[in-house]
Amino acid sequence: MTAEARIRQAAVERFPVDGIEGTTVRAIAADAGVSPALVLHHFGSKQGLLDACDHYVVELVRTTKTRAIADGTATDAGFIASMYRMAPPIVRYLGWSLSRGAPATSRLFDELVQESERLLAVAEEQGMVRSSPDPHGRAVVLLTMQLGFVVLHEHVSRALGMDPFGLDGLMRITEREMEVFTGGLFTPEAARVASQGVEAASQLMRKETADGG
Amino acid sequence: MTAEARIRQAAVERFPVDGIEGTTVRAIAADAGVSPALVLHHFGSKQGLLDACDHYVVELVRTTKTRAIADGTATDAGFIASMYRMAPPIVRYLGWSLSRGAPATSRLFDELVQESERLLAVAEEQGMVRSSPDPHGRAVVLLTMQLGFVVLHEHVSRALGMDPFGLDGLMRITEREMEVFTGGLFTPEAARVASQGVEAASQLMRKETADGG
DNA sequence: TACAGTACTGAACGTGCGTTCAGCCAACAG
DNA sequence: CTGTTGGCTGAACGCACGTTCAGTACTGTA
Repeated sequence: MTAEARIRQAAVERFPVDGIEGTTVRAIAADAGVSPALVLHHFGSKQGLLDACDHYVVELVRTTKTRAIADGTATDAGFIASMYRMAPPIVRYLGWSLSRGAPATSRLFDELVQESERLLAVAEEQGMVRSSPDPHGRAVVLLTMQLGFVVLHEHVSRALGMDPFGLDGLMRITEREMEVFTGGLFTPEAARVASQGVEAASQLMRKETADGG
Repeated sequence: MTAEARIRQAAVERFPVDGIEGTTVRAIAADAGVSPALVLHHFGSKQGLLDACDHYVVELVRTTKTRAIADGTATDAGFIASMYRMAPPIVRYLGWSLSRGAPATSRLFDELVQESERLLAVAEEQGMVRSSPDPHGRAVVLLTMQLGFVVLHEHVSRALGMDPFGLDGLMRITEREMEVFTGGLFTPEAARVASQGVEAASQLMRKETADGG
């Protein structure tokens, strides 16, 4: 493993834990077993290193996802989990990067929305997925729900008492997802009540807005 | 508004944007219109200020949620949205705090899981929500999905081209949620195929694990 | 041999940080 | 009036940061 790769790996592991300013060039250099000066020799500046990490992780996710789709093994949760099993720091970095809205990661998010929408459309044609009056909105909502687990996996882990990317945790989460996504969470009766509730809330908000609140 | 409150407000707005180390005591003091020394006079240290912000925001969310439940207006998305309308920086701070796993916020997460589970149980008794073989797991999954929007709202906003906490954005998201939570996303046929897929994937992973991967 | 290029280091520079501290000023008690 | 308290400040301290730069060691080329 080259010194450059070691530096990048150390940075990918440190940035999500200590934050940008909290991560020092000296600490990364120490982790990689090189001098601080070499970090700047290879990446120009600390900002350059951060950009390199963003692009490295995004590219890795992109190619892994593309390959998974080609293989036909890209069934959502399983994809992230396989990434996690390959390299936990990458998934941690992805969640961190997503939550700070880094440009490269934001672009990735938008691509994943497109891809989800496309895959949902294909599945719809095959009769696997129901049709929606707002396919784009549905894709955004589903992707956000999915990536929520990436960002919040630490909390899920604690609340479930098991690793959400491990075998048992993944099974459990997927089963619950299938449960609410197939049978549905709400009974048909609740759906009527809930839509009335949404309508009432919306009118309340509209009124507040009109009042200048 | 007291100087202490102005300082805390400035900190709540700055921390999620610039990060912990990226936010300087001097910048907060400037925002609040006071001297850097006063910040430390009131909060002891920068860490003390951060802790105070965590507790302030968590307490605010807690009491707002409790009040909303008492009022019976606590229907999920609407609650977060009303918080956002009250104070966008609080919601932004909450998402940031959640993503960094701050102790106070982690405790809040666990409380919200308990509360969700309880509310779901009540709704189940009323025939509004279907029963689940794993109520706790379901509560965790649903809460994570919900809070995913808090953490990732910037991306949702960009992908949807509208403010997810605004009136129209909220309606659109809620409708899509209702859609997948009521009718279900998958057709019954897909559910069979998917559960087979999960089983196959799990066996693949089990094999990998056995192989020492 | 000499030369060029690349990976890499140690020491140093200047900056901006969190924090300290002596003291100022207004409010209030005796 | 004097004394005390508490909100508040300006100046300063020491430290750790990102970055620079001259220089070393090694490798390949002629």
